[in-house]
Amino acid sequence: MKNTVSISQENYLKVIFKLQNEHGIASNQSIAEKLEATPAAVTGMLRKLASLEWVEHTAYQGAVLTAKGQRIAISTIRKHRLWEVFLVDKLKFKWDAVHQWAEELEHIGDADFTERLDAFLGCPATDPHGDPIPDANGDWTGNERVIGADKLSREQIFTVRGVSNSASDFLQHLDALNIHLGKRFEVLDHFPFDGSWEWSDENGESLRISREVAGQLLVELSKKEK
Amino acid sequence: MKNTVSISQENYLKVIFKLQNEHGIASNQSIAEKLEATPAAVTGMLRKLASLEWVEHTAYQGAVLTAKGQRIAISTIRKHRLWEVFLVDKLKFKWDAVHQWAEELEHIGDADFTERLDAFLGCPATDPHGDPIPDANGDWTGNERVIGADKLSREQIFTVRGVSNSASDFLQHLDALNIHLGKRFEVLDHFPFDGSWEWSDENGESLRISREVAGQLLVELSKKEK
DNA sequence: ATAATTTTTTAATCTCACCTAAACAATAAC
DNA sequence: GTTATTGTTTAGGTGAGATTAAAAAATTAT
Repeated sequence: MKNTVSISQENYLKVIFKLQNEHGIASNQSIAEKLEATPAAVTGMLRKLASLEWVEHTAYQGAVLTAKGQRIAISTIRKHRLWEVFLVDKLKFKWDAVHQWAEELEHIGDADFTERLDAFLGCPATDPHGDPIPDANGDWTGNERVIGADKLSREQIFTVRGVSNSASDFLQHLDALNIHLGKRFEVLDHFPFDGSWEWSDENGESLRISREVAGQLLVELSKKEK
Repeated sequence: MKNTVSISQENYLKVIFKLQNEHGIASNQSIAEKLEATPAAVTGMLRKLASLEWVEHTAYQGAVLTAKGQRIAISTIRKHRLWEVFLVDKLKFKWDAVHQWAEELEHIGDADFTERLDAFLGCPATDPHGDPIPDANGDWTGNERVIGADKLSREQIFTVRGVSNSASDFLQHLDALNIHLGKRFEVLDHFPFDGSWEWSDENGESLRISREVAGQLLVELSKKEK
């Protein structure tokens, strides 16, 4: 008997997964916000997910995924991120335009389908925003060398590896600044007054970065250049 | 105000489109069969589609698409067939395994998305079963030179161009016979007793084809070879 | 500790798309 | 031209997933 997951259920599991990774537990309200539903709707769905043994729900506390629920959530995230790679690499969408379509595509396909998609895309390690793609077993290669760009200090050389915010306006702003994944910079200066930065790119062009931008950029430190 | 189409509605429009092309009008019952629903469900949905002005529904008669409804139906068919090409060409699915996934994928993407997919696939003219893919304007290049393989006569040389039945068991049988789109044959003989045929392929290998197979194969006549 | 506020749950309804069973048309048979 | 058959519609109901509004529990403030 094949336990089938509805689209709505998959969305709940995905959101609970992300929330519990941030806060240990997913509160009713935080789930409701992310899904743009009412708390009452969340209570009802949590009841159902609990009966399916995909979450453990403690009344008035919140929800935590079971091992089964986590498997489903990770698989959905894997599909989402693979489709994002498809949309950017193959269909030439800009990176700020892929989320809405990936939200729909992530519900399509079984394990075989997903592995074919993965192979076709060349088994990418990250999606277009730098987020790691879980492998077929649900394991992550969480890149521990990646830190927030607001944690840098002068003269450090680093490579942009991801964003912690994939909202369109932020991504478009990065495009305007000509900042993209894989680009290397050096920290020239930091200004505590407003938290802004001065960086230089590989051509020696310098640019100013606001606190807001640095705070949502994920970077990897490089060895000093000779 | 964006008139949004539900998945269920798209499926109805697609089925009505195909039925009305065969019989001029789509009867309640024929729609119900194709969608594996009850006639009562069809009545209800036709009412809604009529109120949206996508079909014209005459009680006890049947349904016919309006121009708007036809546009939606053709767009859905276009997406379905493009996704089938993707699944076979890119994800390496066999041609008998793509329908179920395409049924889900066909509901995803807007006009821009579809044109990107089309471009990525190289603007294919037909899907993996030989069915023509409507262009972005909804126009078909209905291949009038294609006829049923049961209409052939002795010594004619022809190329397999499509199938009029995409059921898995039929497609797998064709694979077993090593018959695929684009392959050329010559009619050696026809046996009225059971309606079967003897053909030869380009290597001179002869093979026997049942009435059932010939009746569902679409072929294009070639000029006689010198 | 009690009051005020926030969060969660319950209760009652809504919409969508489906179902079954019965009533009603249209078609075909005699 | 009644009668039988087939096809369609109505009527009433179900289940999933949502809603609003009110009740209950938890948290925070005084």
